[in-house]
Amino acid sequence: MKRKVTLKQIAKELDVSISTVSKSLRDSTEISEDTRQKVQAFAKLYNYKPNNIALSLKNRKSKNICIIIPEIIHHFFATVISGVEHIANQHGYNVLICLSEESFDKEVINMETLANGSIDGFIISLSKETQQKRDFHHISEVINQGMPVVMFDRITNDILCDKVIIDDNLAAYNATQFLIDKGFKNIALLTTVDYVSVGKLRTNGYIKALNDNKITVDENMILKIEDIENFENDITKLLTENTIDAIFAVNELFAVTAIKIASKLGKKVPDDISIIGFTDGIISKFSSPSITTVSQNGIKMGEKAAKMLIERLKIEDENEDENYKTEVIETELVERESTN
Amino acid sequence: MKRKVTLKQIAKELDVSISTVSKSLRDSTEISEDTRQKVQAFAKLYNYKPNNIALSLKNRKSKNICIIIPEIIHHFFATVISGVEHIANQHGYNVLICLSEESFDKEVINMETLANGSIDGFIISLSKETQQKRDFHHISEVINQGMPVVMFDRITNDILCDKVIIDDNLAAYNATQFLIDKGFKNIALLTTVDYVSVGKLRTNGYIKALNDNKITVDENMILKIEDIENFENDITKLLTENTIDAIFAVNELFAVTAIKIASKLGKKVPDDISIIGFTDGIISKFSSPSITTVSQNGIKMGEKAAKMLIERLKIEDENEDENYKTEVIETELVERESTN
DNA sequence: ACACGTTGCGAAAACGTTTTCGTGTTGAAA
DNA sequence: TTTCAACACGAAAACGTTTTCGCAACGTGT
Repeated sequence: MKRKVTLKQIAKELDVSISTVSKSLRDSTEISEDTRQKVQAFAKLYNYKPNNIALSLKNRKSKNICIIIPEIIHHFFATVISGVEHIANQHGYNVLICLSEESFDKEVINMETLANGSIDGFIISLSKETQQKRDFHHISEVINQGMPVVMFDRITNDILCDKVIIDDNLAAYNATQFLIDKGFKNIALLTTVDYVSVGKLRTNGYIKALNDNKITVDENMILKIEDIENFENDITKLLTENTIDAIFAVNELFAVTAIKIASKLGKKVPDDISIIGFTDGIISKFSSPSITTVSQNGIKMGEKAAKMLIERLKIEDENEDENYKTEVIETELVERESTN
Repeated sequence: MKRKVTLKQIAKELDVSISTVSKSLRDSTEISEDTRQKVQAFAKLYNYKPNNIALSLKNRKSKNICIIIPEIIHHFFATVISGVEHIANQHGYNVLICLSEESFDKEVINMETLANGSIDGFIISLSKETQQKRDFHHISEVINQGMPVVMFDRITNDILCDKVIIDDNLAAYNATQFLIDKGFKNIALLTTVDYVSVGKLRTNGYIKALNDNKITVDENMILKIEDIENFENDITKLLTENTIDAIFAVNELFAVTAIKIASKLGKKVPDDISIIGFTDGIISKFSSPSITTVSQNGIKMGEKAAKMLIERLKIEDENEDENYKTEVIETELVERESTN
């Protein structure tokens, strides 16, 4: 077990100064051809690699970025990470992940512990709790310290920074319109509680589409689900107490559950009920019937967010002034078997 | 935009030495009550937090660990990360993720760039390419440098280190036996090519179960899938050219695809064909019919791997000698609708 | 022989900590 | 008044780099 070799050790062995070793390895013209080759050969032999931490301290940048997400087991977030990692790697950055588990406190702790030199910037999608509390001091704090932050998907307008989103409102509008165009008029909505930003926006899109088509919005047809663990009964009730010929669900889980419950109630999808979901993940693809869904390109979102962050880190060096952007990633309706 | 305050700045402001500031903040008895309170108040006011990088350099440990996995979009790996992150956080470690994307080169590069101080240890599941090449020099190298490595799931016996696995062989055996006990004799196997360690082991378990029950192993009933993108035709062929009353698939994807193809061919699951999968992920749960599967507890694996790594990092400080362990996480057969 | 430019290298500072050791000041004991 | 411990603090080294600056030694041109 040989410890990693340092400049100091090389210098000692070769009986030269640390400066000479460092310069030789960096091909400085100050050093004679002879010494340079000698040092380089020795360094190669002992497999010298500069210590990243020392470099970080000297350069005051870690070449690490951190992505904070609510849950990694959600396919969408996994794809975002994948996109972030891809771009980060291309630019020599490593990616730290932090899971807030939808908890405000974890989000705060994560940011505070990492904002002290460990990383150069954040990419974050807000936890539910944070969105509910509307407390973003931890974020504005790190921004104030000069650390760039890029928010994606679950964002807030209370903070000024770069953002990457989809047009949730429009995507929901289009999905609903798609159902209306098919001739459906009794369209139910399975959505989240309002404080989840994307849920709210998608709800708005649904309502606008109905309004634009002069279809009365029936509150009984809108189910706002709070308890993620236990909502089968609510859906069953919704499906039995209303005449419904189509459903728009704001995520995969709601969509697939609706399908299962409809089947149980003897209603066939898509023959009796058409269903559209949101987020084109594993479930939509492999469910039977497979689910028509609004595709939300996680990879692209991740890539874009990483690009924006890295760009920001670059111009920061050159001290240019801030000019925050919000990028909108296009969505796409992927038609599958759950609509006809 | 105020930069983070340092000990030096506090010292200057308060007209004391850096040492005094540091000691005051760490509640050293060397410092008078007066000075201590003065310093602490000032530090609090300016929200002083020690710089992690400087600490890392001083302590020669980063409090970061890295997990290298082939793909993050596989639900199983996402759950493992979740487990790792959970334990790591508890012990004050941050988690870096690296995706090898099943590429040997990416695996090597990731390890080499991070092994220079950035992290204290690795948790890794081998890429397919690495398993195929059987080239593990990058791993033995970091181990030689004194950096602990824990391998999980896709491991190799060529490297001595801590490992976390499931008993793939036994789990496959039990799954097959489960089908046999149901009275099925024509059991097909959907598996991977042999160089994927877990695929090979699961294949062996299947074969052993058949042998133990005096059922002849029919090579035509074993489909080794290499091309992950395009194997529907092979499965279709398998299902049409053989009499099959049950299928054991070594992962979710194969299982759900088999169900879809069987349905297309007019065979009902589970009435005509029973199917068991492997890895209890999203697909198995939400597929229709939901899939009976061997549950491979990713969270537990991740937690165990993280615990082993952190334990190793502790005893390393005390210079105890190595005594590598391989932990086996139990699996469980989760019965759902695809078998009867 | 003298001035001067070039070459090749080392010393030291800096990044931000922690910790060991040394030292001046105080008060009490003798 | 002298002696010595306790107290309170500062200087400096260390972690591993990079980079600026200074300085010898040498060769060249007068």
